[in-house]
Amino acid sequence: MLDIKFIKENPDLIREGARKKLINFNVDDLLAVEEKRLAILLSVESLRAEQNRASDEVAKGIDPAARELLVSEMKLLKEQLKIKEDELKEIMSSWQSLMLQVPNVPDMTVPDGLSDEDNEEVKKWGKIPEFSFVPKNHIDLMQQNGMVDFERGVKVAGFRGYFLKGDGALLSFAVWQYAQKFFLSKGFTPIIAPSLVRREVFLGTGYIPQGEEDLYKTQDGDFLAGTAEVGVMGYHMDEVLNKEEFPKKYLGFSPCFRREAGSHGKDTKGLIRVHEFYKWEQVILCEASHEESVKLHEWLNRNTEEFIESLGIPYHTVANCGGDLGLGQVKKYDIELWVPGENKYREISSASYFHDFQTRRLNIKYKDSEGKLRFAHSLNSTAIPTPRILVSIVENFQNVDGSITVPEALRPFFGKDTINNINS
RNA sequence: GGAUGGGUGGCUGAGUGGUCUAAAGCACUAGUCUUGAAAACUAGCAUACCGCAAGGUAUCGUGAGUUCGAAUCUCACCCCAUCCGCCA
Repeated sequence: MLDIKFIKENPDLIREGARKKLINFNVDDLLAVEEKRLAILLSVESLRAEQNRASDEVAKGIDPAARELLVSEMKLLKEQLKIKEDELKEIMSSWQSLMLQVPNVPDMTVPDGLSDEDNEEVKKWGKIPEFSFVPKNHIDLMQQNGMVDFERGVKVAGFRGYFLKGDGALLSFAVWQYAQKFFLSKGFTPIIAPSLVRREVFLGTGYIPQGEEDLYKTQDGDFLAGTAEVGVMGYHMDEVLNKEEFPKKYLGFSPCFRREAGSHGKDTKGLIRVHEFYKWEQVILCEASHEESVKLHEWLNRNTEEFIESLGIPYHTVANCGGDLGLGQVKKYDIELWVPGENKYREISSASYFHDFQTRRLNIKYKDSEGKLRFAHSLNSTAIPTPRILVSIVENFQNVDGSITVPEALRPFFGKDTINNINS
């Protein structure tokens, strides 16, 4: 949600932002509703003022005849007021629904484009491995090494179901533990966040109403979060934070659930796209400064790049184009890792900042140096998800015999140099 | 699932139909005093919207209702706490 004042002063920015993000939103509709809202508000308020004045008279004690006259006048006024209040209620409900749809303004540096195909590569790292043999995909590699069981996964969990087992399970734990150590050294507070979260928090983070169909919903009306960002952002909902603690940096861990409602037929095999996974997520709340948001956004993304570099996996980073940005995002970077089995880069991480889009909805404030309450800024970025990261690990480090060399950084946590269960 | 009690400003918390313009305390800000600090004292101190301003309006969990007038009464819903039951 944006500030209505900002919208009124900068309708062109909103218009241009919506165009860039390919979001169908007509700012003129909102401005017309706003104008009407203020006019009705004015008449409601003046009627109420009159009512309050009369009410004071009655309370002070006037002679019975005057009192009776006043009361009967107020009865009439009450009817007028009721009509105006109903008008106000009606206009407010369309106002609010429009306000929830206003897209945040993308940064100038966001490239134009329609879809993820138009994202702009801003960095490329690592040497794409050249195999002297035909490389296998992660499905074959992991099945052969007893790391995953898709058949039973589907039997138990349905479409996109999987079990990680043996070295697959152990490799996951190794990734989490290494990531924990790596990211905590950057000064984050680790936090294990709930995935089962109330509707309110999803509204606040901007996943609802627009993205509701991609969420699992419980019979109690709660939803399952697709990222720890939701729970961690909810942590400070309705709070006034101490700005001395800024930036507040959380490393959140949670199971993640996604219906993948719009992804039928995409990545139907393997571990790239699953309904249930786990993720370490970086979340930051900071003071309301564009420069600070930009600085921290770069930092967050760089953290994940460094982590990937430490594993030795080739990647590139893209600046997401306007059409690939969510409603609330100002700018986003995706990091994509090399997947030899598909001969292309696949997304592993996504780093975005929102200015006060989320905090305004979540009511997360702080007192600035002038003592004025302001909405904080928020940012988040994937630290590392499992099992998707396993795809790139096993495919990039596979050997001719189907064994997998464990990246050096993971060995202390995994306990072995090689995964080789092919003949066992 | 059953029972009971609650939801008031940054925090604690008083307030059962009209000077509520929401008490009081804490915290915070400024000042006095002090070498400096603390303490004490004095003053200030919720947010949003409309308005050039004077000022006006709203907000006591949310929504609806009763009333000339609602933090206060009624109804529905949401949330929290405690006890009982069940449970890793």
